[in-house]
Amino acid sequence: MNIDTPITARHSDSTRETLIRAAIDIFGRSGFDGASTRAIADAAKVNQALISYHFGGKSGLYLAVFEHIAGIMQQRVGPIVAAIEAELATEQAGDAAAVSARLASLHRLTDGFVALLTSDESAAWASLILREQQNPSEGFDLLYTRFMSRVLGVIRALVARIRGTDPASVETRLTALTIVGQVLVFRAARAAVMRQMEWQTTGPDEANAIRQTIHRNVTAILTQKDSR
Amino acid sequence: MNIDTPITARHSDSTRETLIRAAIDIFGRSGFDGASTRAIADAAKVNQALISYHFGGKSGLYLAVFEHIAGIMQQRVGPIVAAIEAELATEQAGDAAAVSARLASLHRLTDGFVALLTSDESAAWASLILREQQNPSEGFDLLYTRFMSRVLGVIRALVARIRGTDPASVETRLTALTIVGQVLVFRAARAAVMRQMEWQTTGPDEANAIRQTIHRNVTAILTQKDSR
DNA sequence: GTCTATAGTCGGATAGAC
DNA sequence: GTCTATCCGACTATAGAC
Repeated sequence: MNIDTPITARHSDSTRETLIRAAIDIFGRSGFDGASTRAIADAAKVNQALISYHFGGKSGLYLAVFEHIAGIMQQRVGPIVAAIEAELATEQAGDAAAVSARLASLHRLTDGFVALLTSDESAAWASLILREQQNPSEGFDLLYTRFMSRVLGVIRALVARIRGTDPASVETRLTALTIVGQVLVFRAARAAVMRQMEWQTTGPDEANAIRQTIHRNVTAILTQKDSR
Repeated sequence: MNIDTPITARHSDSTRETLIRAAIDIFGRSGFDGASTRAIADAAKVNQALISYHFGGKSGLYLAVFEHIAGIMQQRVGPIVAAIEAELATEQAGDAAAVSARLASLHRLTDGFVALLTSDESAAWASLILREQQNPSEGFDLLYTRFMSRVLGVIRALVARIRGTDPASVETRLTALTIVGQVLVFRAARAAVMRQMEWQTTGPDEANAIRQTIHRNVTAILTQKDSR
């Protein structure tokens, strides 16, 4: 019951923040092993010894990077996801007009992801996440539970409403994942995409072309007259 | 004009091969920087100094790994691709019966990829290739020119025939890439997939469910009545 | 072609002054 | 909280015997 808050809680936070920002860049470019604490400290223009002081070591900084990314994601897509969740809660299935509204929501979601995955700033942390997908550590756990599961849940719910299927079924889950895959490929297989499309960058025009193709695909997949 | 072939051409090749096989595993698991030549030599049960002797160093071994992968790919999917190329060459567009035959060819292709990407053996080199996609080096160049471009070309041709579009158009290329993405996601976002599906492994049953979903999606995408 | 031994470099962590 | 200086372990590459 001390009146003073602990001194350590009054970290300037600028050093921590600067280090995390630099770490995303360097870890993203070189991976955990390839990145040296010296390189990160240099990029942040901060003394190398401060990494151990603030994060307890290289691994601590790595984990802090994922906490930071999860925070940004939550902040950026959280409201959008929440809005869709609200829509889904108020409206019942079976309404014909609702189908096109749900489809519009799904298009908005994929549009957002395309914008994110084609942006230059996403390059660094996309590399980080892709690496974690192959070799999941504590960092991935954080990201999945705090962010990915929620987004996938919303996509599943939208798919289920549009197709009239069970949101929990294997079929619905797989369909949701293949929709994600159509966006993901443009970051995960970026080098192949650039060569195949003969693109130099992914600017607004390119992002727009991607969006349109995915709109068309998703609409076709979810509104087909199928023989199940 | 010496009668003797050079001594160096008579490498036992077993050491080279063993090293490459071990290198795929270790490089795949840890990346270029994370993998130590000691660990690779140990895994191959070969003396560490032999890496420099046979490949000129760690980088040389890394490149040799991609040459090896490109070779295996060419050997494994080369015939299948060649068969489809032959079909495409003999048959003209516009034939209604040909459409379903082309669709069947495409399904065979995606089935093959699903089998490949859900297999355990693909884990190591899939990691390698995904890493190269984010940071392309000489190794990616090899893989793209010798293998990926050819496969993407065939997919494009099939898509164009089925939809009646120009194989070289942006639209056709993007559609081909989104088809690849639907398969790729199951390797590139493996950790998220396993969690989302509540799977422990990707065995025959799981692979089959994936195949069916992709069949349905691809058919819907390519055979829809669209308003272009 | 394969081995041992080691040179030379670089990385992460920490002690201790300020 | 931040700095300098340094320890110590791990790494790649190579010299040289066999």
